[in-house]
Amino acid sequence: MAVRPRSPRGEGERLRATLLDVATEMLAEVNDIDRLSIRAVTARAGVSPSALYMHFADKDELVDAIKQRCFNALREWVADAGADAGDPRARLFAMGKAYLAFAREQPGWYAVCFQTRFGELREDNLPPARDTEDADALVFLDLMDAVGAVIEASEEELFEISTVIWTALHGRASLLQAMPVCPLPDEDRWLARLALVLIGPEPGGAGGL
Amino acid sequence: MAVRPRSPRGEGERLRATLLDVATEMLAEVNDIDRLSIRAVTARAGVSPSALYMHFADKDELVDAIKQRCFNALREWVADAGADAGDPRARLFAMGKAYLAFAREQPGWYAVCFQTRFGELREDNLPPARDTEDADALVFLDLMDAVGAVIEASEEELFEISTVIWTALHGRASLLQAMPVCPLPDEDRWLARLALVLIGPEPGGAGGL
DNA sequence: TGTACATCAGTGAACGCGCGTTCACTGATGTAC
DNA sequence: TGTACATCAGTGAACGCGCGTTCACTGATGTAC
Repeated sequence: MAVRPRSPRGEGERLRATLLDVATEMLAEVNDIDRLSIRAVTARAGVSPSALYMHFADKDELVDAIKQRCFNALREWVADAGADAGDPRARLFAMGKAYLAFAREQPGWYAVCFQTRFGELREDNLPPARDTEDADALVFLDLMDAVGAVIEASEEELFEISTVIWTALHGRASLLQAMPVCPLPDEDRWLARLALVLIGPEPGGAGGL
Repeated sequence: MAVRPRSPRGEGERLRATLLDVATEMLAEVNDIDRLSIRAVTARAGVSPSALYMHFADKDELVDAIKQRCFNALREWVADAGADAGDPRARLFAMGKAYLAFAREQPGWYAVCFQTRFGELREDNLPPARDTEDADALVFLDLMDAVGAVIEASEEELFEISTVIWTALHGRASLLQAMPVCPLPDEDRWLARLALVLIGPEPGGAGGL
């Protein structure tokens, strides 16, 4: 790959951004974080492998940074889709479709969000705090807000219904990635079915079914 | 590891079974198929790495065989749980719980079923054929039967509802593995919520909520 | 019954590979005196 | 104004590692004549 000109003095942080750009771009090509090597990323950035260690302590730190980026991308993707919609119900629908579209069109990014495994289990079973900065919690809170705009329900009910929606969305997205052979009904029908049973029929309609 | 006595003449297939046993056992320990190497498996089996090639063309073939085993284990696990239950509704519940329990207690086996990626997308959106031998399809058909025993519905409705249940189950299982930090309501409440909205309230009860 | 041969279930050494990481270093640029 | 020095943004060679796979082989056992 092309050699990269050295950053001017005092702007060493530029390389960090470049490396993340390159890594994210490559992840969209290979679709699997395990196939991204430090050597491949630095090579494409036009820099020696060891240069990466000026900005990341090790590979884990790089992967964590990539993961943050991908979660933010997911959140924006869904939020953008929701912003265009008129009423709350259409908005929730649009967000659901956008969630599935993100997983379908950026499988590598989606996978890195949810495929890394085995952290600590949480003790409680409560919604995430409103002031969280965890990218994954923010995605969920956006969804919960969208559900809350559609139905009247207690905070607890809202939480539970939202988790069912989220797990179903993730389940569909993940199953289609994992085993594209597996038969699932058409996305719109499936979403309509999910919505119908979870948030009730559209006033004056059959919910699209 | 201990050296394995050579199989008697004509019983070379024994090693194949041994290798699969060992590989499945190790998968339950490391929980990630990518961390299972041919060298590690053959070492634990007490055999040289090259011996594996007498029974599997390459690593992919080994992984496929492991995957079949794990799907069958999942299916049995769920079926066994369902067999003990009395009425159809309790049976469906027990199967749902068993599905989640399998994913929780055998994360490596569960993951290998659903984590391998990027086959061909199916053209249609129809239920799997009744005479299929695909392990994944059989798991789904069992579920569909259990749902069918609970509610009156057309074959098409049954299919769609079952896919929502399956995607939700897989979504919950997968999210808990991928990000144990993520908050989900208690399993029983979540299942009850899922059942309530999908198959209607228990006759004469509040569905456990 | 003896013996040559084929088959079977493996072995063991070697291959080339790409990986993450370390470490001594370089050369340009800014700063202190 | 000149020069010694510190700092910064990297380089480049090397490390040890475990991996999947190949290939020529071995030694026990069965079979044909």
